[in-house]
Amino acid sequence: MSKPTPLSGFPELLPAQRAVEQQVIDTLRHTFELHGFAGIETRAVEPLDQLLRKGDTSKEVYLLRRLQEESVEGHAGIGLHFDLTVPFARYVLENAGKLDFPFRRYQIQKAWRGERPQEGRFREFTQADIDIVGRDTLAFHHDVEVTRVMVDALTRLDFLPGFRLQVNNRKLIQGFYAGLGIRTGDGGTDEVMRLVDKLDKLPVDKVRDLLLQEAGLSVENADRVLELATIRSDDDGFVAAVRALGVEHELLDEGLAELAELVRGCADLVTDRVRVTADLSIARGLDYYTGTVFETRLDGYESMGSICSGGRYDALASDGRTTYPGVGISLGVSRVVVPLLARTGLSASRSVPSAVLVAVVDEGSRATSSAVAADLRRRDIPCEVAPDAAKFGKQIRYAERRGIPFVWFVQPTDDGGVTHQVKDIRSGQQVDADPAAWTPPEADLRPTIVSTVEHEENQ
RNA sequence: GUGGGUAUAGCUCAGCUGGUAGAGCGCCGCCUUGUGGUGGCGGAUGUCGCGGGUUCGAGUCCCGUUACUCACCCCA
Repeated sequence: MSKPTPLSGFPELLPAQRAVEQQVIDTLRHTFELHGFAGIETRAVEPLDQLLRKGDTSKEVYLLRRLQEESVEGHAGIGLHFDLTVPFARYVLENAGKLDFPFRRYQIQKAWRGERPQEGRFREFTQADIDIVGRDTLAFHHDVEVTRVMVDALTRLDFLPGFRLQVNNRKLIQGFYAGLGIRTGDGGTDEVMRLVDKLDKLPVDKVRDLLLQEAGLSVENADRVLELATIRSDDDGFVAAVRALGVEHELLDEGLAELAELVRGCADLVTDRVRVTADLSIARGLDYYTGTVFETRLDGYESMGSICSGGRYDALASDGRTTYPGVGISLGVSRVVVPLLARTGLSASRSVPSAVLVAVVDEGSRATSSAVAADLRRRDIPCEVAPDAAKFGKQIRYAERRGIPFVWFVQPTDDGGVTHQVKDIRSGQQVDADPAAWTPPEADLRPTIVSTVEHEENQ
C-alpha cells in the first residue's frame, strides 16, 4: 500500500504541536471553570431540520449516510454540526426542565463544514464556546460577563500573539438606520449592514457605490452610514462621536448605553496584548444577533478574519411558550493554533510528557528501573522507562530526541545494592538522587510552549 | 463553484533541447566496550502521484486523471 496523503481541511498535528493545542484547550477550560461555567458535550450530529433551521443553507453540511442506505433520500436525515450554537440551542430546549437558569456552559468540540479549506479555515476544526442562557429574560450584565471571561482566557493564553476584541451593538446600528429613515424589514437594514461589513475588504468608495446601488440609499444617508461605521474607540468616547452625527432614535440610545457599559465594564482587564475596542463597523452578517456583537482579530493575522466571535441573541431557542435569550462567544481553536504552528516556530519543549527517562542496565534489572519510575509517578512526575538496555549513550540520545530533560541511572554496587543518579542532559550535570524524594524543577515538570511570536510581531 | 500552481528519498528540493536517479538535512553504523550533543569515516533509502500516448529510449514531451496548494466567491 502506498503512503497515505493528507486530507485537505482535516488537519492532524504531530505530538509536540498537539501539546500546544492541548495547552490552549486546557487554559480555556480552566478559565471557563474559574468563572463558573459547566462543561457539556453534545453529540456530533443533529437532525437536518435543526441544522438548516436558520435558513443557513450557505453552510456546507456533511450528511450522514449508511453504506447500505436504501431510503428514497439516500441519507439518514442527520448531519454533522457546523458550529456549537445550534446543538446547544437544541440541547437547552430538550433539557429545559432539568437545567437551572440562567444556565452557563462551556463546550469545546469539533465542528465540520464542507467549505473549501484555506489558511485558518478547515473542514474539521475545534471550537470553544461559552454561553449564558436565560428563561424569558437575561440581564445585560451577562453580555459584559462573557466578554470579560473571554478577555481573561485570551490574556491567559500568553504564548500567543495579542488579540483585539471588536465590539458593537446591533441596536445601535439599527436605531441609527431607523433614525435616518432607512426602512426596516425585508432585508433593508440587513442589506446595509451586510454591505458595511465589507469595509475591511473593500475601499470606502466601493462600499459607498454598493450602498447607493444595491441598497438604494440616498447619497446623504450613505455618507451617514459610512461615517457611523468608521467610528471606533478604546473607551466610551464613541458615544459623543455618534451623537455628533445628529441622529435620534430610541433604539440608538439603548444600543449606545449598552455598548458604553460593555466597554467600561472591561476596562480593568484590558492590557497591551488583549484590547477591547468599540468598532461600529462590526455587524456580523445576516445572523441571529440582536444586541451585542463581537469579533476578534489576532495580531499579525488580521487577514484571516475573526478568530473569536459571537453576541447576544434574544431568541436562541423557543418552544412556543418559553423563549430562551442568550449571549455567547465562540473561539476558533483550530483557526488560532494551526496557522501559528505553520507560520511561526510555535511548538512544545518536548514531544512527550515525560520529564524523566529511567535508564535500563540490562533486561534482568528492568524491574528495578520500573520501580524507580513508579516512585516518581507517585509524586506526579511524568516519566518512562527506556525501551531497551542499549548503551547509555543511546539511551541518553533517546531522551534527547524527545526533549526529555532528565535521565535516571540505577547502578548496581558491589555489595548487591544500587545507587541512584539523575542527569540533566542539557547541562550534563549528574547528581545522586533518591527516587522517593527527588523532584525536577517546576519548569521541567510539564512540556512548555516555545514561542517565537516576538519575531512575528516585529514584521 | 471559477482560475492558476505543484507532485522526484523521512523532510526541503535540484535534475537544461529526452539517454537507466542526485544534493543538503535527517536516519543507521564505526572511530568511542556502558554517558548523548561537536568532529571524522562509512552506509541504507525511491512504482519520479496514477493511467495512457509519442519514441529505439520518458522524471523530462503530449493527453487524461487524482491529490495537494494559492487566489477568487462565500462565510464564521
